[in-house]
Amino acid sequence: MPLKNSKKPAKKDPELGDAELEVLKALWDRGEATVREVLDRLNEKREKALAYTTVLTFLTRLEQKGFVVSNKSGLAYVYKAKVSRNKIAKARLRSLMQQMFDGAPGAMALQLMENEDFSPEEIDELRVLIERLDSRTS
Amino acid sequence: MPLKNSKKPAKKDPELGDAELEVLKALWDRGEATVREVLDRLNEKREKALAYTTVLTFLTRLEQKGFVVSNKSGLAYVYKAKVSRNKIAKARLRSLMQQMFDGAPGAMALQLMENEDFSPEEIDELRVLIERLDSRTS
DNA sequence: TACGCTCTACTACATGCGTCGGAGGTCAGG
DNA sequence: CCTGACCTCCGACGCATGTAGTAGAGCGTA
Repeated sequence: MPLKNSKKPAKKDPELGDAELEVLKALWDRGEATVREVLDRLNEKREKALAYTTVLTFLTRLEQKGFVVSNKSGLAYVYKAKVSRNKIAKARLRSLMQQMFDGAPGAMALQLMENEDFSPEEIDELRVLIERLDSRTS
Repeated sequence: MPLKNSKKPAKKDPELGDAELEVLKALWDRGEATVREVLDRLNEKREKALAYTTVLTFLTRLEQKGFVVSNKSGLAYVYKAKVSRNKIAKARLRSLMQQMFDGAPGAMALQLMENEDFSPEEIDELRVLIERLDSRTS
């Protein structure tokens, strides 16, 4: 059979790699930043420094994926996150919930509470949260 | 020993891809299974069927990564998960917690509770959990 | 015995991601 | 005007992952 092609690409929603996420975090921290600023930020936090172009690549890909926007301001481009940290956190939480807990938030919360250590303050906050949830559903 | 390379391979802990995880889930569900059984299981759940060899590949890789063990029983190999679902769930939860919540379980729990819907039963369970946590730390 | 199944081993290939290097533009200072 | 410092663009490479084809072994049955 020679060759046969009629498959459509079927665009996938873009995922965020680990390194790309780190870049996003840098943007969340600073609000806006140039490539160099992001680079410096990241390099503060790691032994092995990244190359300038590596960060450029990440930012470019993030922009293509729609996670950041840029605008040229003078010499260099300034990048800004287009999605909030909360939104990403929420999405990941939900994704993990689907993947490992059959979409049941309770199972996930349970697992979390059974395995992690909470401070008394956190416990209080949770208690308040619970009551709020309770009144909402009853 | 004359050796000049200080760069050690630095073995990475093997990660689990999404498809590999699905295979693991099939094993968790059945306890033990042959390639064909896993294949059938997976194909029940998807429109586009996987090829037999694809599943074979996954199982082989999973074994290399240490997530499953196999033993030849008669004609075909029988595979069994070596890690529990709970262990993986816990690891992922923790990883997400580090990644998105600075390692703070409370922040994660809060986010979860603010965004997801819990059933009254789940809420009760959580309440019990909270009390248990509370007595443990106080 | 030869056919047909089924199983494993090996190879392959596209895509995504982490990571850069080099080419070429621009601007400030000597 | 030349040099150096910076910046962006483009191409590239290696490895992981998802997915599969092909070859060859073992076995049951006509």
